[in-house]
Amino acid sequence: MQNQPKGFAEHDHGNCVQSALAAADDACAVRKVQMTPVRRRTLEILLESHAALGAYNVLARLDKDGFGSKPPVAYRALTFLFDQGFVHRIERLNAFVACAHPGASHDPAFMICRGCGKVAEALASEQSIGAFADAAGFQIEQTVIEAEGLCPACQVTP
Amino acid sequence: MQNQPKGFAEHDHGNCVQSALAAADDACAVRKVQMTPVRRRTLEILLESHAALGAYNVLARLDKDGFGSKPPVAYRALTFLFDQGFVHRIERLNAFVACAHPGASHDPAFMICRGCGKVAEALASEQSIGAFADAAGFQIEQTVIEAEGLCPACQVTP
DNA sequence: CTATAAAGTGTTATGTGATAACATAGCAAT
DNA sequence: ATTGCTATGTTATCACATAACACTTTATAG
Repeated sequence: MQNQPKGFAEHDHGNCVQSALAAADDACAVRKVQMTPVRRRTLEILLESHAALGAYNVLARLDKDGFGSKPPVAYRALTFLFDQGFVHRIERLNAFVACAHPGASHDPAFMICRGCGKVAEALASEQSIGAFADAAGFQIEQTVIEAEGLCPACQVTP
Repeated sequence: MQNQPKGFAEHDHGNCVQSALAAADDACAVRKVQMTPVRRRTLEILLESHAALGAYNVLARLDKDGFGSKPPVAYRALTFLFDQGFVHRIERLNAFVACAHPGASHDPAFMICRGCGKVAEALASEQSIGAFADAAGFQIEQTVIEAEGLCPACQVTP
């Protein structure tokens, strides 16, 4: 597809996290929305791993960090981040993952490794989903493309 | 895509239901698995609409028909039908829909109308999902392709 | 044709994911 | 200072899903 997903590849993760946080800060400033402590910490939690985390998992960490301990605390932060395009939702897992291409609007496609739980994001191609919808006269507003399987590392050590 | 999804189109629905039930009966006979009353009724319930139904929705109807009233009753029947390929799961909706191509093994792709709730099934093309996975060396085992939007009918009367 | 195993159905109880509704706190703009 | 907006936190509840156990039915070996 268009780009190389970096979820399964080695990379400078510290920089990866910092630059994503910075990009989110910038975008919030531009859009005049607030990147508050809970929201920023929530994004940071998701960025720390490339795996998808459930809302209650995120919540536990927020609680440990002194934020609220009840579900709406996590869900509201996640919803904000989702609306701003900083995180995606993985339907298959009922979980959330930090966006790998923050800022730009795009149609994500995910590869979910059932071995290590990591999730890599790629960009869905127009043709991926558009062709059959056109045939049916269906007007697409949002797409979910998720593939589950084994990442390169987990193929050698299952 | 390869075929014309019939979910949104007019068709002989009575025949559509009967032939799907018959196909399921046949497949069960061939595979030497049991198409029991609960299972058959569950499939029938899903076939009656082309919409996806949640497990508790199905359960309520089973209960009304004199079957059990507790969640496992519905989940077990749905799991059986899913394993046999007679129904698919729509991750986006946490719901189930009858398969439009029973018998044959295939990779489904769905169009979910947010207007009328109907779900049309098409066959996912190899290229839809394979391209970016190859690039990452990811080994796909299962795919989820779901598009949400408006069907032809709901585009004119929103 | 029984004895026994296997598969199916039903239950209670509980775990997991998500949201509605209400109260409080901080801050900006009259 | 008052009003209004945004954000945070709570309680309570809903929706989705499964583990574990009891009982019945069906299949099958002897």
